Amino acid sequence: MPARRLAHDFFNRPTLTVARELLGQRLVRLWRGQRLAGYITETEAYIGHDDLACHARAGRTPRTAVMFGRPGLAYVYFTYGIHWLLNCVTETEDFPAAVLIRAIRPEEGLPVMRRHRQRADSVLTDGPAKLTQALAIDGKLNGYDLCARGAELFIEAAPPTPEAQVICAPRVGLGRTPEPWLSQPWNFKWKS
DNA sequence: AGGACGATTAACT
DNA sequence: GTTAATCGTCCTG
Repeated sequence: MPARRLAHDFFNRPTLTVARELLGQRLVRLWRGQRLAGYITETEAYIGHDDLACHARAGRTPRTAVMFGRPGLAYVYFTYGIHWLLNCVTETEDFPAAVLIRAIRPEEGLPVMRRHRQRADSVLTDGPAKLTQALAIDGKLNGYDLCARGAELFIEAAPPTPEAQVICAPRVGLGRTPEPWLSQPWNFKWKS
């Protein structure tokens, strides 16, 4: 019996709740008939037009349109001229928010991941652009429905992560973002 | 039309 | 600790 996949109602909740509860869930990518998968170990919340670190601070643009869409969509964007980053859209339609998947612990399909990234296993998927490279996720998946039947990118339910295992911290890489947004503890990660 | 900069990474010194 | 890579997006004029 296959594992249950997270559905729209999981994502249609406050973004901080979704970011926290995504820890320990299993990100799965079906790629050329193979399962590439791992446990989510770090997430980050970006919440609405008031959040000056959130892309949607500038309102609805061609780039941010997906964040205004249905909860459970993938928001995949290109940055630094090189990298793709994966987010899950959250909250009700027309409210722009998402959770960035910053790291996973690889569990399935390691030979393929190693082929996509010629790097040691310890650094295969421990960054937001590393995991997209390992799992063959790019802009073609922007707007993709993670909850659709037959999806090739989705999240499987796994046991919840106990509170004692979770570290809360400020978000990473925000640069010149003003306070208070710079210091909001909206990054969640597995301890150890 | 031009420029600054970015939810990063890897390779330097 | 510093910096190049590399280009889409947004802001200014």
